[in-house]
Amino acid sequence: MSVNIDVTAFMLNCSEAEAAQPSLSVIRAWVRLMRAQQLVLGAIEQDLKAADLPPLGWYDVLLELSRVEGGRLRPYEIEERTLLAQHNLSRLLDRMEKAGLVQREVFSEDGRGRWVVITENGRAMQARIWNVYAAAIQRHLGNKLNNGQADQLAELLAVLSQKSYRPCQKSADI
Amino acid sequence: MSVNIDVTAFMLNCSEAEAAQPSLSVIRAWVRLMRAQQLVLGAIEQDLKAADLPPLGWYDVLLELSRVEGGRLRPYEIEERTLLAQHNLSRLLDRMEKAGLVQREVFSEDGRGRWVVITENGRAMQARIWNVYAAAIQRHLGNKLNNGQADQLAELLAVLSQKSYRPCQKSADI
DNA sequence: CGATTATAGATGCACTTGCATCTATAAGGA
DNA sequence: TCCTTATAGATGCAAGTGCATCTATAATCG
Repeated sequence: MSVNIDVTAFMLNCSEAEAAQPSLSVIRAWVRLMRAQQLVLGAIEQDLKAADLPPLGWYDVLLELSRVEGGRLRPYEIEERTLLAQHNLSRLLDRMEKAGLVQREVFSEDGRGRWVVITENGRAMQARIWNVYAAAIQRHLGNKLNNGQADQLAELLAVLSQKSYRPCQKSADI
Repeated sequence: MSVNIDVTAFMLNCSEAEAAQPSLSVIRAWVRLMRAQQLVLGAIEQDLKAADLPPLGWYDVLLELSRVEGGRLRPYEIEERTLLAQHNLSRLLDRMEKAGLVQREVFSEDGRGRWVVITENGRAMQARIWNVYAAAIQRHLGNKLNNGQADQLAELLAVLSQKSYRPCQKSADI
């Protein structure tokens, strides 16, 4: 998915007349966000695959588990920390369990819940992945940005992840 | 996929000893790039879905077609412009053709090739999507960044999309 | 020319994702 | 308590994706 944009267009949406047309600057930022993310992610995933390692999603789960005490979390906790959808995580855990990287255990305080526990193999895999992953990050980002630029970029991107306080709805004025 | 990172780790990869560990700044930038892109893309796709419109990939194709003279491109040209993989594009075109938004025609100069032509319905759809898409961009980015910030962000992201001249290989010094 | 190699695009298959739904357990309220 | 509602997690099915491969045509080179 690429995302170019026809900047010579118009708009009107979200109930009725509402937000203004995004500025050219904003549109350009969006397109480049998509492109850069896609390219860099693709490159990094390639590096992982080339090293016969599983995709990044696995790393996310392993990392979350490995960094908490006891190496165990409830699925919904992993969900929150990784932004993985519930049903996707459920099946990702299936695969990881089959691969021997995690184990599901009963959670006695709540019959609905489960523990997900990282195994020794899981910890080893987390470390193995990080070797390759770190190198890939350095190669595909670190070699292109100095620390000042990276900080600046992180700063700007952080703004985008914040919840907006301008939701899409008729303005509350009556 | 979320992408957190254990910053207290080490590395070594890409043939032999090579790139240094990415700096904390770089790692943070990467994590935020992933997060921001995922959140904003997800939000925008939600808006499209809520308006009963197809996903962004369709828009990319429609836009590329609608902006060239004659409204026709070869599949490989669309591929280049959108970063869609060949086999994915092939099947996306199947769906779009079935939906009456594009049509495939023979390309007489080269028996292997095909034309992809946008239909009137396709053009109408492109415009309809843009209505919603533009509003979504404004909502999820424009409301959070001023133009100066957007320009700055676009600038930094552009650097990431450039081909690196530090490929992963033993340095060429002998 | 004929054989090899390259390119455009399609397709079979396995895997992943999204969506809705389902089961089981827990919590809250009459 | 019983009944309703909410939450944790799993799962069936449809759709999308990656990967390898296939077909057809074109280009290149002996």
